[in-house]
Formats: sequence, C-alpha cells, structure tokens
Amino acid sequence: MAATAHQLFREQSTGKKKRERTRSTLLDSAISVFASKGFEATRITDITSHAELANGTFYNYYQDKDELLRDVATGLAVEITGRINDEMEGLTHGPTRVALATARLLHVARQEPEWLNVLLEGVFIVPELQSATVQYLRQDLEIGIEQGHFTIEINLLLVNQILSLIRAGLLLDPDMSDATIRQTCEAVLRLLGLTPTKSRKQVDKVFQRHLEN
Amino acid sequence: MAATAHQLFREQSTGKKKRERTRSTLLDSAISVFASKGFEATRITDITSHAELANGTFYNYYQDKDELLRDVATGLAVEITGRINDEMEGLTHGPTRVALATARLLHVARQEPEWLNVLLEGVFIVPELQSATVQYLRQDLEIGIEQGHFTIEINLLLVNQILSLIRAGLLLDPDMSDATIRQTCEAVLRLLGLTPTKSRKQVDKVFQRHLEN
Amino acid sequence: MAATAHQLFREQSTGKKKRERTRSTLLDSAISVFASKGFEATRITDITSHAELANGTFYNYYQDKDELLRDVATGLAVEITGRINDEMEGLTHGPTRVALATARLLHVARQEPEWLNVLLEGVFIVPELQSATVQYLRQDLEIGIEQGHFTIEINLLLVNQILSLIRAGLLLDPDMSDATIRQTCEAVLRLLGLTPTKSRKQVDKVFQRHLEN
Amino acid sequence: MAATAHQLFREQSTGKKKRERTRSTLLDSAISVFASKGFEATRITDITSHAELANGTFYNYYQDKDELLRDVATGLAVEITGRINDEMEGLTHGPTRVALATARLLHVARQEPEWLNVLLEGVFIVPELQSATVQYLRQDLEIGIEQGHFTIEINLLLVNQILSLIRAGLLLDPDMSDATIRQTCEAVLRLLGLTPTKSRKQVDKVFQRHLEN
DNA sequence: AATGAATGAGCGTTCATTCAT
DNA sequence: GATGAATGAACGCTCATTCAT
Repeated sequence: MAATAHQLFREQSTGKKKRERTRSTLLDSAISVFASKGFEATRITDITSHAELANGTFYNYYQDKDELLRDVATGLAVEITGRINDEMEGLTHGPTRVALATARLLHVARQEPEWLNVLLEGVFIVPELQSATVQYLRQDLEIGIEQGHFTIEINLLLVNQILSLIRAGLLLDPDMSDATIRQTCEAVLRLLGLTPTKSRKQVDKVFQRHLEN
Repeated sequence: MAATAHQLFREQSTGKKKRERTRSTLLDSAISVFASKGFEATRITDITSHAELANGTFYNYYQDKDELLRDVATGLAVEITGRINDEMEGLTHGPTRVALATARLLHVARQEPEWLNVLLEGVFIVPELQSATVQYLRQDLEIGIEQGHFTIEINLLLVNQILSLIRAGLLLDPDMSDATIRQTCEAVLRLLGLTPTKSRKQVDKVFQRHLEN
Repeated sequence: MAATAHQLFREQSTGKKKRERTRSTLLDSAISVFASKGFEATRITDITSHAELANGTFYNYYQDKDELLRDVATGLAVEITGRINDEMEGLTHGPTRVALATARLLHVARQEPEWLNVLLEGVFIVPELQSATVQYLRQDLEIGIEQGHFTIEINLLLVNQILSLIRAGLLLDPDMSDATIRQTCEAVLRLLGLTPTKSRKQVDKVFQRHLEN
Repeated sequence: MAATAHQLFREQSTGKKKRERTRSTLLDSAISVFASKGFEATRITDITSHAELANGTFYNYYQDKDELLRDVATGLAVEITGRINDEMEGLTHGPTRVALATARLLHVARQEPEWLNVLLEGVFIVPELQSATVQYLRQDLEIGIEQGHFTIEINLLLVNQILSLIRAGLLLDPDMSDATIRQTCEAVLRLLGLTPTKSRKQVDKVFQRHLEN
C-alpha cells in the first residue's frame, strides 16, 4: 500500500487475521482516495490499486462503494469521537463542552486532513450516521439548555445546521487555520444562542486552556 | 416537453426565435432533472429526453453539463433575486432586510421547490456565482454593521456559513414549512450576532408584515 | 470566404450565375481544407464554414465528400495540365518532355502547395482519374520509346510507379526544394530506363533552359 | 476467432499465459481487419468482434488503434525481415541482395496478402518504423555503392521512393503476380542506378537461383 | 438558393461486476 | 482468499443528413 498520512485501520488490525488486515487496507485506502477525489468520483479500482490489491478483491469484502463508505465513516466516527471525549472528561459547563468538542474536531481535521472530509461525506450520504450524530450531540446540548446557556430546541435541523457550519469551514479552508477554527466555533455558539461577546470569550478560553501546544 | 411546475425560461422566450425557445426548453428541463436526480447523477440524455429533443441537440447549445448549469443557475439567480428585491424597496433596517431576504428566498423555494436546490448546487460548483453571491449580500450586511446590529467581519467564510444554513434547511425539509423557514432565518440572524430574542422578534415581524398571504 | 493562397475556381466563375459562384466557393474551400486536414479527416462543416456557408448548402451541390473530391481533383487536373502543356509546345525530345512535365508539376506544387496534394489524393481515391492520367502520359512515353530513349512497357503499374515517386517527394518535402524536385525527376527518368548520368544531364538541362527565374 | 489465412501471433503465443494469448488474438484480428478495410476505416469493434471478444477487452491491452498498429507492424516487420534474412546469408553482391530482398518481400506478400499491406500502412503512419526501415536498407545500399553498382545518395527520400514503388505494386496487383514482382524489382534496381539491361538480368538471376519452387 | 436547427446512428471509452484460475 | 482477464451496459460526443423556413 502506498504511504499515507496515518494508517488508522491498518494499525488497529496488526496481529489480527489476514481477512481483517486486508479489510483494513481497503478502509485506509478508501480514506485517502475519497479525500483526494471525492466519493462520487472515486472508482473501485482507485481504491484497490491504492491498496495494491486486485480489483476483484474488493468484492470479497463489500458489495459496493456505499457499503465501504459506511464502514469507513463509522470507523472514523468512533476514532474521532474517542479522541474528543478523552479531553472532555470532567467538564460540566455546557458551552465549554460544545466549544471544545467543535474545536477539537476541527483540530483533528488539521492533523488528519482526510478524515473529517470523508466522515462528513459519510454523514450526508449514509442515513444512520445522521441519527448517531444527533445522539452524540444531544447530551451536551441538554446540559447547556439546563444551565440556561443555550436557547434552542433540539431537533434534526439544528444538528444539520451545526454540521453544515463545520462543513463550510472545512470546504473553504481545508488546512484549518486557527482563524477558521475560531470563526466556526463562534458561529456554532451563536447558533446555540450565545451572544457574540460570550461566544468570543468562550472560544478564547477553550483555546487558552485546552489547545495550547 | 413533459409538464413541469413552472417553465421559467420557456415563458421568457415565447415569441422569440426558435433557437432561443429550444435553449429555454433545455434550461427548464435541466432544472427539473437536476432537482430530482442531482447535478452529478444527471445524464445528458436525461435532460434531452425530458425536453423531448434528440440527444445530439444538447451539443448545439452547450459543450457540457457544467456550461448548462452555469446558464441555469445564473438565470435562476436573476429571477430569484429579482423577486426578492421587489419586496425590499424602501427598507433601511439591516436585520429586517436580511431576515426578509432570507425568508423570501425560502418562500420562493416553497413555491418552486426545484429552483433553490439547483441554484445552490450551482453556487457550490460554479465559482463565479460564489463571488456574485458575496456582492449581493455585502450591501445588506454593511448596513446592519453600520447600524450596530451585526457583529461580524464580512468574509467568504461568513457568506458560506449563511448559504450552508439555508442549504441545511432545504435539504431537511424540501417543502419548506413555516417552522423550517423561521428556524433558518433565526439561525442566520444569530450568526450575524443578534441575540435569540431579537432574532425571534425580527422574524416574527417580518412574517407579520411581509409574508401574510 | 476566408483568404486563401489562390482561389482558382472562384476566379474562373466571376461573372457567372450565383449557383456557379457558390459551387466555386465550395471547391476552393475544399482544396484548402483537404490540403490541411487530409480528405479523410475533413468534415462537411469544415468545408462549409471555411466557405462561410451554412452546412446545409453543401447538399445543394454534392451528395457527399467523394463527389466533391472528384470535382475538385478534375478541376485541378485540368488547370495543372494546362499550365504544364503551355510550356511543352514544340518540344519533341521524349526525355525532355517527361523531365519538364515532371519538373513543372512539382514547381506548381511549390507555388500552390495545396493543389498537388489534393490532386494526388483524388487520383488514388477516384478511379476515373487514374485512366485519365494514363492517357495524359502515354503520348510522351511513346515518343520516348520511339526515339529509343525509354526502355519500358507502358502499363498501369508503370504509371502508378511514376505517380508514387512524385507522391513520395511531396510527402517528404511539401515545400518542394530544388533538391527534391531534381531527385524526383531523375528517379522518374531512371525508371523509364535512362542511365543515372543521362538522367542527371537531362534534368540539368531542363532546369537551365526552362526553369530559370 | 474467425478463421484467417495464418494466425501469426496466435501461433507464437500457444502455451503462454492467457494475457499473451488474448493479445495475440487481437493482433491477428487487427491484421485481417486492417488489411480488408484499411487502418483509418477500421473501428475498434471491428477488431474485437473479429477476435470474438467484448469491445471493452480492447482497452485492457491498448489505449487506441495507433498503439495496436504499432504493435502489429513491429511484429510483422520482425517476422518478415526474419524470413528475408534467412535467405540472404552469404550473399555479397549488392544488386543481388537488393533484388532478392525485394523479391522475397513481394513473395511473402503473395503468400500472406494481408501482411505487407498492413506493414506498409504502419510504416507510413508510425514514425519509428520509418527509421527502422532506413537502418535495414542502408547496409545493402552501402555495399552496392562500394561495389560501384549503385549510383545514389542514401537519404530519406530514396528510401521512401523504394517503399513507394513496392506499395504501388501491391496496390495495383494485390495477388502479386510474377510480372508485378519482376517489374517492381526492376524498377527498384533502375532507381538505384542500374541500366534496364542489368536490372532485367539481375532479376532473372534472382528468380532462377532463389525463387524457383 | 440558402439557411441552420434538429436528428439519431455510430463510435470511443469507462467501469462495476463476474468468474475461472 | 486473492487474482486479474473478460464482460457489456452505459455514457459522452460527433457528424452526415434532413427539412421546415
């Protein structure tokens, strides 16, 4: 397999059976190729040749591209939310949690530029990931509501609005400069009902305390 | 040509030369097909057969799908902004202008469900429409800033965020219920820096004064 | 009509009826386009647009490209043989006649680079031009035989060999340098049975007496 | 695959891998179709259907017709020159070598009428075969010059003239009667500077000694 | 006579998918 | 399990040809 930024699935499968290792190779290749050509434009052979496998091998694992995307996006979702959650332990302030989660997410996108792109394509194409996202956000949103910080009604549109704001940032600035991350975080907080001033301060705090490195 | 909701371009070209009428047929067909299958998935023959023309006829008018999309989206932009601007005459209050423009836009989407979908695909695919959109919004945003209502920096990301919010609404509720329109308008105002309360009131006012029908 | 090196047919038809003038425009355009793209690669619209006529107009004059080629090549043959014959008046020496005719032909090709190319394509594609060529050559060949200069049997293959030698020169050096013309003329004379020395001298003489300018 | 005169490449690949066998099938089919319709007029599907393969299979082996022609012509050149060279061992007399090579070449064309046709199209279309031909002829021409038999300057035009003479014979009499072969051989020798008498005698000798069968 | 819009058969090419090895 | 040759439907695009104006 051609060298990549980070072979997420391959690493997770070292030592496992061959079938699992080949599948992981496909998954990692899919990330690379989806990220560089986009899901639609990607051909099966793009993935298998990137994985240095025969084209026919693909069909030993997946029926079609969609099924692969589902697998990829789910795996990425698990990895990324895991990373974010690690840092959120013990935080109880709703806005801080949301701001941090958003900032962390975009930070991951900076370090692994391919991941978020592919994950978001997955969310917009694979239906079940939509509701998973809702589940994931709901808790933090409810905390913020209870604390009186968020003035919102939790519904599918709201979640989509948040995702769309994130996507807009990613689309315009794939390298995720600090400025883009900040503007996106602030936009999310404003959407949830914080004033511009509070949004700004909240983001500042999160950057100082959690993202200095 | 198969019956459609509203043959925008066909109407504009009645009485003109045959070449212009056929081009309009293609444009109207493109709207229908792009809206129902999406731009990417649309085949040239989908458009020509919807237009009841031979496939080859397409190439008498456009080099490829992109060129057609550009034409369609531009035409739609002119029509839609025209309709919106008609109602904005004399309004000087920044938030009102933005809220009304957004609400009107989404209203058009309710009446002509295909238009906004296609226009937005065009904006995200055709580069020159991106900057046209910026131009269109900038004035109202500047008014709101000067009046002290908006707390923003006008940049490309902001414009994309606004468009993304609109798109999120359209994607989730293509029929554009009042609830969706309201939530989208409020989201835009919050993004621009209004508090939840002001956003809500502003939207209420716009609905009462300008959208009762 | 776009400017060309020399509008042979157009000139011949000035003052005649419109039908004749339009046909001439097509013929001259055909020469230009056949010469630059080759007969096979030429499209009907290449010719009509070069002639600044509508594509449909073509079919008012010809059924297809082949018919047009026949017309073009015949016209060119008449023009070119006319020019050559003008200079041959009074010459009775077989080798001189052949050498001069060949040299003149290639000279015409230098002045009107498009003509010979098109004419030869015509000869090899249109059958009836083949036998016309035989007719044209036979007389001079017979003179040379009778005078004891040529050691040949006049047959179709011989004529084709001569034409092929001419074509080889044209293909390799479209600009028809003096060297190419000389080598080609000598090759023709050798083919007819002259020794290398006599061939060389014959060509020298023709160049001195008839082609000094 | 439909029956053909002689499946040159197929024979060479029996026992080899499937990929090689299929490629050979394509090559042999190409010879048949190119010979009967000409290179230009041949469609990809003409070749694949003659080979009893799916149209798509072609593209597993070649990018386009040109690439295939190059492969075919090269293979034919190797085969044909091999056959000719076998008979030339030990001959040191320049004119004999040239006459025999030419005669043998045309003899091959009689036995395998498709080969020379296709090879010559290849030589005139594929540039690298042009120079290969020059290389091949140069040696014999130099021998003849050194021996004082040929009165020539070796250049590209000369080589093209020789090829053109051969082509003329092939075009006019695809069955390659003895008369055509003789006339063509004599023409080549005359072109190289031999007198008609010597040319005739040389050809007679070659026919008696080497082509009696 | 001239136009040029419309046609649709035909071709090159791609690529998901199958299957014998 | 992995391979990769073979498939053929599907699509983009061209262009000779027709015909109403």
